[in-house]
Amino acid sequence: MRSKLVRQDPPTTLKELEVRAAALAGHTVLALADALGVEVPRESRRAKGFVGQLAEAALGAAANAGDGPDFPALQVELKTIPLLASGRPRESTFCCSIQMARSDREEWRSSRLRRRLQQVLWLPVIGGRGTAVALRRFGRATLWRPTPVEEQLLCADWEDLMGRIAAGRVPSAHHGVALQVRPKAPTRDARSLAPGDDGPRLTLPLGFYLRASFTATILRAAPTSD
DNA sequence: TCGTGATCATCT
DNA sequence: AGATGATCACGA
Repeated sequence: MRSKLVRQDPPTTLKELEVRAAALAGHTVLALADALGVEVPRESRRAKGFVGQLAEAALGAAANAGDGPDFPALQVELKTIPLLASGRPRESTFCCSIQMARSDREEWRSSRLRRRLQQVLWLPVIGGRGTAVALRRFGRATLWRPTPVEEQLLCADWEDLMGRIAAGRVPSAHHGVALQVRPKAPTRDARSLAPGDDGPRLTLPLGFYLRASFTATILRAAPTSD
């Protein structure tokens, strides 16, 4: 008889959310999984996204947020971020999928990406690939809102990248300073509709990711790094 | 199928 | 080692 994942009630204030997140610091993924009544996947390959979903349940994120913030009442997005012991992000951070077909009609101000990055609660998960997922530990969470300079940087990248997509010139992961565009699909064979030289054409679905160099800067500037 | 949650596997 | 392209799990 396998137990079921226990999801907390949503926090009603930002303070409450921050207090809950702070309480996770120092604890292992295994400890939290035990508390919520779930097993940690044995193979790390099959644990992609597991810690993020565990943290969502623990903090009371909306179960079916879909294309919306994890905490709708607070307008906050939760993101776990894998860190090396040195404090460096191990990976880029997935932000959202790209609506390829309407890339030529979107604007930064009303974009999905900007909406999702308005307010982010970063929850570090410390441990390299040599550390079993279960034994990685949560760090100190930090609430982030883009500074005007950061937002300008994101906006410039977004316009460049979306512009290329709209022009039928799909950018590779080499483009972008803070942002990058990478595949976001079940397999390399997946296809979605996007603008092309001669009308709509099928291309690999893409997503926006924040470069590790950018998130490193964010976390370094955070007031919680002690 | 598309969205979320991300990390894996491999190349440079 | 760091970055890029590919992949895994799950829900509506």
